Amino acid sequence: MKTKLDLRVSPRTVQQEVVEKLRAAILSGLFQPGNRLVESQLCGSLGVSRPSLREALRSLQAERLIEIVPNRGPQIPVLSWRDAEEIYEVRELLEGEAAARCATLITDEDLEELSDRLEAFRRACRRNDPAEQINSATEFYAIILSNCGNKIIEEFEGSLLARVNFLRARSMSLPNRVKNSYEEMSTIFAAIKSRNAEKARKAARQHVANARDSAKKAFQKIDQLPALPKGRARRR
Amino acid sequence: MKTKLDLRVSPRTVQQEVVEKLRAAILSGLFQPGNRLVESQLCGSLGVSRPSLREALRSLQAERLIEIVPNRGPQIPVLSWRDAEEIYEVRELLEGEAAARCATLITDEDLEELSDRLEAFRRACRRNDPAEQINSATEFYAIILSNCGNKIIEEFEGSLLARVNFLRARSMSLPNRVKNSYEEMSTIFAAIKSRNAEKARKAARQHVANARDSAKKAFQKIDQLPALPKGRARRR
DNA sequence: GTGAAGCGGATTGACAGACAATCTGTCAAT
DNA sequence: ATTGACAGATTGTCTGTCAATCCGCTTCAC
Repeated sequence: MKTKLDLRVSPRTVQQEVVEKLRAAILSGLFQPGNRLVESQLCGSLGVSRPSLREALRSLQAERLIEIVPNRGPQIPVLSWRDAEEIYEVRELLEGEAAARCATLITDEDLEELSDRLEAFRRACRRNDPAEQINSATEFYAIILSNCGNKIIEEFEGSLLARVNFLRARSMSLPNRVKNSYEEMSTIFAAIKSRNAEKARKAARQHVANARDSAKKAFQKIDQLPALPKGRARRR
Repeated sequence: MKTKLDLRVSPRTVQQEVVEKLRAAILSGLFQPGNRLVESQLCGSLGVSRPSLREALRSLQAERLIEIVPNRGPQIPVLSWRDAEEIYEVRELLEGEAAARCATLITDEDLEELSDRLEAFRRACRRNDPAEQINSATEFYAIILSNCGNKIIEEFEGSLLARVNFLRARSMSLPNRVKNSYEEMSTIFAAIKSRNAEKARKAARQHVANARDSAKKAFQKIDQLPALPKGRARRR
């Protein structure tokens, strides 16, 4: 990596720590969609004051990682399938673009890195290690995104991935999804390696489209579970 | 429009009001890039307490409308041209997609609405009314975005437009930009009206690309202004 | 004059405590 | 079963306080 040894000591504030810890907790699945986050409890478990916590919650709200209903408090959003589908549609656009740009921009060094991640993913598949699969796949994309030459794409993709993270783990456990995933990632890698931008775009788009189909199946499974018992349908 | 008489009374919290007021103030250009926002001053002028204000600032920070440097406080970001260019690149992608989808999805009713906005823009051009130009152009895009069938695109576009808003006004004042803008918007409209998705995409992309070129010229002008002196005010 | 060290005001980061407004669920009355 | 009322829980907001940090200015040494 060509990270230039950033000497800047950015002072870490409590608020930042809280945001990061909560974000990690949400991504890890510790909080499920629909769960409410009670301020006083979080203050206790994080060991911070309410103002600090509330500031952190506002950040996460703006990231769409939580919803805050006035007088009701923060909770993990419950996505409809259409919500999730729209996210996959935009991911298809952005990841396609990122892969295309990456194909012309990536350094040989990072190409090597990319190859390593792909290999790590392959090993994780064979060992049937879901955590490591997600991990190495995430790093694989991260390298592509950081080499696409556009920080906005990187930023948006990060946001979208976070919002559908809970679906990724589930769809990876579908039969054949991991194997197909590996093949698709290989195709993307090959296209990037051969510096063929349009091929890379197409492969990346196809990959996201397949991921979306798997996510849909996973979603239907979840949706058939008994509906959350708390509270009646709040409409109107 | 088919607004279905939404009875919901959304309770407006102080925090939300502050976010909206500050956002409007930033978009209006009241605060310039580089300006620092001093908490105590804002508290005074908005009439709210510091915690409420700080929560609002965290929201705006997550939207990238302001930056908050630890121990230094919030300020309006200063974009490099490359920063702005990356925004235009993504806008090109997203607006192209939005226009394409809109071409197949828009209702005849909203198509009429779109036509009205275009006409309003034309009148604003002839009257040489910059405020009304920006206004009607914004509404024109808003209709396309709200008819693209994807809330994420709408959300992201809103975010991007806000970040380069300060450039839009300036590039509109460039010679011929308004006239060209009108022609490009007409082309987009014609493509949408004829339900030709790919033509609409191409026209929208070209429009953003031209806007980017104008913004670049406007940017260079700004950049040639004397840099804000850091601690120059010396007298005694 | 130049550079280093040090000082003080301004500003932010963080916390505690308090109180009102609102929501939620329960239970009695109709 | 619907309505109304009440109690507890939770959030929205404010005030006040204190420490940490930054910035510009002054002073001092060379």
